Amino acid sequence: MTEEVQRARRLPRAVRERQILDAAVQVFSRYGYHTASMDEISEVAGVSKPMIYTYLGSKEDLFAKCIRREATRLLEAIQDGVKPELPPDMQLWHGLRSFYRFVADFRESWTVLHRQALTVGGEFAAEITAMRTRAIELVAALVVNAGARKGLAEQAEFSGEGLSAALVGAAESLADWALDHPDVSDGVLASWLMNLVWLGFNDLVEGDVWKPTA
Amino acid sequence: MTEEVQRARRLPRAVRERQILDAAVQVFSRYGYHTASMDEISEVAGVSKPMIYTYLGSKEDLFAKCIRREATRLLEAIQDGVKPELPPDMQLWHGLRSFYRFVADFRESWTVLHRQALTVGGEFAAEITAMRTRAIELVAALVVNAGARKGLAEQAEFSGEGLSAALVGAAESLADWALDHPDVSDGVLASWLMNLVWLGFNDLVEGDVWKPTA
Amino acid sequence: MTEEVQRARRLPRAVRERQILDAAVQVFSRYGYHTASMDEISEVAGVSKPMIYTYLGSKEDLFAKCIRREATRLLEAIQDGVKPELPPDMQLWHGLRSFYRFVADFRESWTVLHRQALTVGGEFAAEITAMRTRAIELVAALVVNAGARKGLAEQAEFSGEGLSAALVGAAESLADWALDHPDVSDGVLASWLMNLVWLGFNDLVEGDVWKPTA
Amino acid sequence: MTEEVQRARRLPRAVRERQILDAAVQVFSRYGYHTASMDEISEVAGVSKPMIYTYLGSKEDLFAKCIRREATRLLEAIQDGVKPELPPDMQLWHGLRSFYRFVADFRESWTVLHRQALTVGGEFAAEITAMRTRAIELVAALVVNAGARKGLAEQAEFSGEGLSAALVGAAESLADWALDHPDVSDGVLASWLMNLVWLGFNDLVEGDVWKPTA
DNA sequence: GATGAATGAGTCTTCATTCAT
DNA sequence: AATGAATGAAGACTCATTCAT
Repeated sequence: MTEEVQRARRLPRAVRERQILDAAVQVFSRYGYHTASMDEISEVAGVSKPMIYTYLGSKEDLFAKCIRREATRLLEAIQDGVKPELPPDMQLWHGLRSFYRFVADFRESWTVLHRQALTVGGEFAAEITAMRTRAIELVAALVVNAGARKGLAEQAEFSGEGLSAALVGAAESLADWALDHPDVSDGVLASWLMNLVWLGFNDLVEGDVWKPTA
Repeated sequence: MTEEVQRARRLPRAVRERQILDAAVQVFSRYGYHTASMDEISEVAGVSKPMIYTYLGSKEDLFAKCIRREATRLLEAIQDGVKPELPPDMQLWHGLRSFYRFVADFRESWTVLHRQALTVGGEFAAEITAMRTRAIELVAALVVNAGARKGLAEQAEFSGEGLSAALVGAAESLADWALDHPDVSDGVLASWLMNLVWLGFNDLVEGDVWKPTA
Repeated sequence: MTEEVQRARRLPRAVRERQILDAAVQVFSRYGYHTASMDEISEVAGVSKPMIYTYLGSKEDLFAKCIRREATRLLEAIQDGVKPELPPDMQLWHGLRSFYRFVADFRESWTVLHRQALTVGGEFAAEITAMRTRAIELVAALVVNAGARKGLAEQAEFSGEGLSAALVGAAESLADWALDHPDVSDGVLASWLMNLVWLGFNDLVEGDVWKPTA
Repeated sequence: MTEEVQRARRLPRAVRERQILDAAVQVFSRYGYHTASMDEISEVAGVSKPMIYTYLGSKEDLFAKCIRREATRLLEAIQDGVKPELPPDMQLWHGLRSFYRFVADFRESWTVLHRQALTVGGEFAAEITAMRTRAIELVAALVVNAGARKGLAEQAEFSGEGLSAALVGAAESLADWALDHPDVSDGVLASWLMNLVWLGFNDLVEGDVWKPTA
């Protein structure tokens, strides 16, 4: 037998689980939860269907495990990028860079998280929402809290929760856009968003742009 | 036969089509494209399945027609709200108000457009993207063009297309948030977004808030 | 198209349901609940599988409906045979004759009821037990009550419930035996059982009980 | 390694086989042949699945071996109880007592033999029938032969084989009933059955037969 | 114009069984 | 001797879609 085949046989469980999850993320990201078939996942994984069920459970279980693994990866990637010793705007910028780098490096992970996780409904939506919330808290705490400290919370023109939702939406939407424009670097993407949310259009129009300082 | 039954029978085609589309939007918005069943749509519409196929084609056709009808409605609602004689920021604010009013008034339309249209993939994604593009062009032209006129287009810190995508994402995300907070008026939602994109966090933190002037 | 095919197409629901139940009883009786496949039932019924699910529900539902229909048939057959104006022993004899006639005429019904219903467990066992109980009450009331009236209930040598169970078991077991001996008439079968249990009961009723002597 | 683990490893084949058979009887009796899974049996036995196949063959083989072992046990238990020096009725009574004691002591054995063996069909049915036959011959020979000697075999009202079948059925059915009434002793159960069938046979042997009168 | 009746095709899931170590 | 790893085969169930009336 060739070494190739040797390598693929009788692997320890942990390795197989990773293989399967990798294949599942790939297939789910391409076809979406409903259209994806366990048959295709097993083919891509190079593993028979029963293994999937033995190791990872039902299709829904499998999807949940994909979502959780990729979400954890994403959050860790962002957290690793943030540098707490820097001023708030730079922290935000670094966080965003990490985010866009992750999206570029792991398109499929991002697609599964952003696009496909919504299509199942119910339990997953809740999980995804929780992650979005954690994400926004992680990244936007800097900004929103800054505002809150100044008593903005009382003004109708301001709402931490609402603005957070908007900010996350903006970042995600730009990430999608970036998927079709791979030539734009993560630093630039992060800068655009900074200019939008940090300075606002008004300042932009005045020629006042935000730039990273460190 | 009673008049009740009479009314349900032998209706002109246009009326039947509307009935069916209404039911389809309702069911698609609740369950999503894949989980929705033609059986349920026909039940909700009070029409047998063969009628649906005769009048509106396959499930995919039906979904496409839902998307198109609701997208048209949304765009018209926004366009009706914009007042070209006002200054750019007020135009933007009015456009956003109309948008949020529409989302509140026609939850199902919005849900189908925003959430469910993504789950099908391929052909629909393109169509939806086209509509988002039209939307962003319609609403954000004001801002972007203003910036462009000042030569911002040449700076790496600025990208009309990218920022537009971000802006639309922010507006959509806030719309979703608003679905769970029906007590927040469309005017307030629009103001929040104005403060985010028009002034930026920086000005906000300085206590400088944007307010509608007309 | 031939008339044969004509007859098989577009039948009203009630007719199809009967066809399917007939086929199901046949297949279940031959293979048992677990080994029987919906595919085979649909083939035997001359109907596609979806029809079965549409009309009669899941495999378990289908089986339950078989059991209930056949049980009802059996009980009715027995009830029709009993002649209340006759003395108790003759009533019992006629009831048994009807029972054995039914078993001979509808082997499959009997097989499903007696053999296969036990194999599913849980819900069905209860239902079958209820029917056995009704059966024994129906047929053996004559005998047992006769005994009870004479104060037998107080004796350890007697137990209405236990003896009823034994009697039913005897009748069923003889029915199974009869399936392999179709030449023995229902009248003879009934007589055998009468001689086994009636003479026994008769002595019992007279207060003549058997007791161990060593 | 601990002694505990030591004890579980490298056991002589005979011991392993017994372990497995014990587990199999337990699982088969609880779930029935089809619903029982080899996985569960191997778990209960504390042995890996390949061992089962190596030692005892396929699922069907395993089941057959269960049946045979338990049937042998049952027959031996009954035989041990019978005392050939006593008169026929007492022999019968002792045999029945042994039977009911076995059923009470080894519920699972009895359940597998009586309930589950029927659900497989074909080959097993034959085997079980053979055992029932041996059982009836063993226990009822006394009675039936007594009758046969008196020339009863020629009468339509009598049939050794048929009555035997009925008698076995009665005994089995009462055994099932006894499973739900553990407070009734084996002696009482045996007495009930004696009263049902012995007094009946007794009259039969005396030539006193019941005949329909109308 | 309108529909009850009917199905082909495909999906998830399970289980007995066997390698390779 | 013993087992974790692996799968072929099969079964229940569903759904978009179309006749025949």
